[in-house]
Amino acid sequence: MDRLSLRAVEEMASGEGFKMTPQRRVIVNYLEKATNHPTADDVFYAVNKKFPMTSRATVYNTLNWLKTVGMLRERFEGEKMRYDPNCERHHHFICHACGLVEDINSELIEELDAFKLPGKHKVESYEVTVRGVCRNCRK
Amino acid sequence: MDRLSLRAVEEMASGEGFKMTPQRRVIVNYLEKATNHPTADDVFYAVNKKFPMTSRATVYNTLNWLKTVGMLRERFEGEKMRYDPNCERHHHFICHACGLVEDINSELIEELDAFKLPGKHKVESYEVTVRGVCRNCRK
DNA sequence: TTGATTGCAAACGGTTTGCATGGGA
DNA sequence: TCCCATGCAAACCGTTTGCAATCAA
Repeated sequence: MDRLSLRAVEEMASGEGFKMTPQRRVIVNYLEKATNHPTADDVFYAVNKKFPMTSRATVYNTLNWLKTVGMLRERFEGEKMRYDPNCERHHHFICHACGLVEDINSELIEELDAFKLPGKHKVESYEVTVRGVCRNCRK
Repeated sequence: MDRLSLRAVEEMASGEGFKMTPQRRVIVNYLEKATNHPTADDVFYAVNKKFPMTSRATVYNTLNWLKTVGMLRERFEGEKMRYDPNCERHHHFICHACGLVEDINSELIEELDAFKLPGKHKVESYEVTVRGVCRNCRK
């Protein structure tokens, strides 16, 4: 699975007996182009610009649905849950001044296959979180 | 700052006008030897074995105090906040079957100084999160 | 038509806060 | 003594749930 897209979601929905509602289309459309790991509240306000009566239950319902089918990932950076529409392998940069979260394509970080973990755990994946100050906050 | 210790906390407390209470001593003593990033509830139950009337407010108060003075770190793995008494630079292994969190000494992972981040962010640190199945869950 | 989805409101669970009492230094 | 810390209970806030009404297929 790569990046969340409206087409992929509609295909999945019709294939699995789920229904596409206007609210869901707006939510997916928002997530599709979101770059900063939106919170549920970000999604709530975005969808309410188009459909002012949309409830938080619908937002969470849709987010959990997409999560369950593997098209959206949860991340816990900061104090709220955040949603990541990028399901490709990647890393993150986080600005500790403004909270910006930015994806780092995984080719930009050298491979780390050769660490010698203690204790015979089975390693399946790893991700790198880079912290610092983003270009805007440096000023 | 390295690893949380009772001596260091007592020194800091007397130096800064804070008070050491029996509850705080038990909490610090528990954190000192905790290896699995305990939750506030873990701390609550541990301290209540020795002082059965200890409130959650006291637990959170103490955890936030230690966090504020930089002797304890918060991490968000799973659905609750977790507290990490290890303030040295290190990485983590997380088992997605049982939730185990284990520290990885930073020498065990090769240096990553040379990534070329896009966008002129100022990089200050990075941490690696390794995911997989721990030795116990492999059985 | 029909069952999945919606909106509302109440419930839930982790964390914080206000306040009177208690106890270190 | 003085003021910080404690315990209790209520408040808070993000998320989940129950249910009747609604709507996509």
